Amino acid sequence: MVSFEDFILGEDRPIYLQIIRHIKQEIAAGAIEDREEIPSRRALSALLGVNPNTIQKAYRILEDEGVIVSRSGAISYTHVDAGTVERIRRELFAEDTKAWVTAMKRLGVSREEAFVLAKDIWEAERE
Amino acid sequence: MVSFEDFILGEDRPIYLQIIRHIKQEIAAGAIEDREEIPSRRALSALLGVNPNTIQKAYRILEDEGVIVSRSGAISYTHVDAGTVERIRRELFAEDTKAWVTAMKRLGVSREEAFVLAKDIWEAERE
DNA sequence: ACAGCCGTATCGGTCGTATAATACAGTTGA
DNA sequence: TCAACTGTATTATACGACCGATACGGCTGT
Repeated sequence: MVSFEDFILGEDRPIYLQIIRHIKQEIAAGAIEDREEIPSRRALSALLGVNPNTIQKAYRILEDEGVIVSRSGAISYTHVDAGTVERIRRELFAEDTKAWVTAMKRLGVSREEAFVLAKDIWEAERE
Repeated sequence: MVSFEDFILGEDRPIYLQIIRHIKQEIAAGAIEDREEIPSRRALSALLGVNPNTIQKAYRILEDEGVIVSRSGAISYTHVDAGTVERIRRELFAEDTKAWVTAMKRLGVSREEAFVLAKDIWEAERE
């Protein structure tokens, strides 16, 4: 069963994108395997306090990408091919890191400085 | 004169936030000093191809934060105190890096792995 | 079989973002 | 002085994201 335990709504991105992102992150991290149940639209809607339609929008896109499988009436499952994990992992890593590197360069921060300070933040967030 | 040369609209964040971000980045990078002119609402509107009201919204917020000064009728100027550069620099750095570190941890990437791959991306983007 | 879930679909409404057109008063420079 | 800019404000319109409610048919366990 796919978990949404430490998932919190935030940032200024649309909710449905945050949900898609969360599912992909869990897959990339290996926390979600093939043929695992994901929460129903209504259940996740109640858990997160958002509208069922918003969940449906996220799930619909994930289904179009082949990440989950839905059968009308039955609960939805994940569909993780061999290699999918590594593919998504690389996709998300490159996406995030490119954005970070670009931002750092625009701030005029050197690589050494960025890495030193990033290390501090990495260690600090161990709560 | 504050430049918007290599500024491009993108991402999925509101335009006015992207503009605010750009100004702050330029200040953090030291590319913008105190008492520098910033493009008029109409001029930047035409340059970026967005509505003047959208520019006004961004400028209004920047003025509330004390980053720019506007006098009705005259052109607007930046207002960069001693220490403002370092303040904004730290603010943006912490914001971006926290987001990146959080994303990396959720992907299940170790610090060593993240830094090694990030270094590759950092060096690769030297075009 | 049948109650209780499930996915799916549709309607109407709110809110934030962004657009479009227009207006007016203050400044600035030739 | 005065034209051409400036900041500021108003009104109306549009669209996507999200909410709330409701509905219908398909699956599933008891």
